[in-house]
Amino acid sequence: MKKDSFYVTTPIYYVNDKPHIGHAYTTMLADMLARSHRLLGHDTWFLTGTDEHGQKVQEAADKRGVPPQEHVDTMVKRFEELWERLEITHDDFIRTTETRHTKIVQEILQDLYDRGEIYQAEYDGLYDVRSETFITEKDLPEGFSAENLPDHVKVIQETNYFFKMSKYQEWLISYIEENPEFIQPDFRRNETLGFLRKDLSDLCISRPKSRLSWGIELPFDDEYVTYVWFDALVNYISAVGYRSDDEMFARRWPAQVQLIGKDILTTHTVYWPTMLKAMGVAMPQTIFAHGWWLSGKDKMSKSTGNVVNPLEYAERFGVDALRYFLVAEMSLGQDASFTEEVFIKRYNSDLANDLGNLTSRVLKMVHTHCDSKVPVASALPAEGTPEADLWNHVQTAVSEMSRQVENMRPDLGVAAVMTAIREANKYIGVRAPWKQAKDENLQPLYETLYVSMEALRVCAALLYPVMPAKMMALRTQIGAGVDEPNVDDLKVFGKLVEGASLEEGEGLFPRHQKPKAAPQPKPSKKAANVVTVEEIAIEDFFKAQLKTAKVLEAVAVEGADKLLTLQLDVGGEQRQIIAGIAKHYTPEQVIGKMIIIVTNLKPAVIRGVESRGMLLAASKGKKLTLVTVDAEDFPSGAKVG
RNA sequence: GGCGGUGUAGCUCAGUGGCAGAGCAGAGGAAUCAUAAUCCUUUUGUCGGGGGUUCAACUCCCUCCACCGCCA
Repeated sequence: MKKDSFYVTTPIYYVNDKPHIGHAYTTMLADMLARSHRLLGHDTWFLTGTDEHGQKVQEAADKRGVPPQEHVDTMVKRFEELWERLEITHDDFIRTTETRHTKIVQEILQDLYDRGEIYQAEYDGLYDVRSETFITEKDLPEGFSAENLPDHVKVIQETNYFFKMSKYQEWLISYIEENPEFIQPDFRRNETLGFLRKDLSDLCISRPKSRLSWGIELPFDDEYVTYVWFDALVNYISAVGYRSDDEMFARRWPAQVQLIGKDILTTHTVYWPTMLKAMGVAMPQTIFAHGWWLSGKDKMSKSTGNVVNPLEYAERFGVDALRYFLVAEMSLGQDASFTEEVFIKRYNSDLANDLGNLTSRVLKMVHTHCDSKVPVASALPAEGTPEADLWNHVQTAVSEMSRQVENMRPDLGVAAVMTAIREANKYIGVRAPWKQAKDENLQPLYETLYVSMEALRVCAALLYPVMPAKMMALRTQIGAGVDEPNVDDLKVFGKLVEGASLEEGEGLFPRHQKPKAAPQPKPSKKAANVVTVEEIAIEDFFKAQLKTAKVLEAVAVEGADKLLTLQLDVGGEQRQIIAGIAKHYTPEQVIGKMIIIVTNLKPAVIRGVESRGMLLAASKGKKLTLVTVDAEDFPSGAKVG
């Protein structure tokens, strides 16, 4: 193991996606890890980038009427700009359309082909256009069959190229079992082993150009391009000199940490290791799958509109506060909840009350009583004094932070620093410098303030990887200089130069008020939801035609555990709708109810059954109740609004 | 349906075969340097239910319930 070298990667993001909190989180986390290792003096390399090939890019480019390359050149800027805004310090940004990447992908393919690791075979079966993957009948959505395919699945018969992934199955199982740190957290490791219990098939790594032309051409057959995942995964090594710069490759690879979201586990823990094995390249030390940010308790999704926009928080509270929240709030690996209420609570208690206020009270006294200069103090007092106790707490934070970064629990590292900061607040209470300031002998006051500033200095260095700009501002305010902190900063007492002049600075973390009832009266306090709800005009509302409807019949949709098919009477007209309420209502419970439906919704086929309309229901978390009509014997077909 | 996980204070979560914990929230008090911030004290627990092993179980075993993940 190369001890002092640290190479961290994020997935390369699909260039067509709109950057969201998930992208921001992974990248920010990698940045925090990279900055932490730089702080510890390790030879650090941080790679991120974009995945730019594939069907969706081609389609989007066609739609805009521009060549795919021009399209991705435009799209990639959104990621580059976001990383700049979020203070991301990647050392390299790789794009899969760059020659340095495509050339290596082709070399790898040729090599594997020459060595018989890739072979040609007939494929006869189903292909999912949307995910660009081959599927079996079992993979079809419920309600569909080989005779009744969804639009995005086609029957194809064609020749393709396959990578002999299956022959590495036994090896991979042993490798994962023998290297517990290879896949983390351990429950993801178990999942991968579970996946590997059934037979692994070979991986189709080609797509005929007739269907998809926007990709890397196979070097041994110009009728085909490379399957996107085979192309994309290679970025982790093509960017650090594989087959192009042996010295750099030896220095960087294997990566210490490859961060991924839990949604791309299999590609990274099955495809990627077997590819590396076939190439004869070493495995990365750790593939770490983190969880997702939830909006309250619900999954964020575009359709419900409860997506947190990282930039909005960066604007309102500052980039560093956002970075702090993301690191401090998520137990790495688990899912975590992102709400405005929790964000403000955490911001106020940790950043404003503890750290910000500590800085403010110390510096105010320094400016008032020490002529805006770093006070003159003696060496650190002996063990047993409050000063030594405080310094010990700070040193505990130092060791905890590096230990927890190593353990992939940066949230616990940050928590250790907050403990030290609370100790500093207690220390000030013990020494009561406002009383010391009234004594004739001001030396004790100077000692108190100096020790407090030293504690702040180290804590600022520890939190620098999380909040670079704010912690630099803090360091400047206490006279720690304008250079980035380094290892010396962490362990040595007395780095602040006595007598150095200090400038008064802005408050670091102004307190935020809890979200109050907005000036515009809102219908309800949806404190648990960070969605900003767009206001609509009355005519928008009336675009949806709502009517009462009586439930005549209800039956469960076969093969779907959430759906009921309802036959409704809407003012004499009979209508069929599919409703996702089977987990909350039995068919018997809904028959006879007078519900409210949207009648002019575009008809949809759900699980092979037509649905003409949508019913209204109130839901919160896992609870759900139908919206019904208050009056008994109210006629169906009545307009609602 | 198969495999795995989780269940601890109002909330988020630590934790260990030997006296149930932290942060936030709540209550009371001190202090007045500071961003209405800080500090001290403090309430609440069938440790998901039931059974078993043990001198001793929140911890180990069995079982049931609830929720979650992966696979099907």
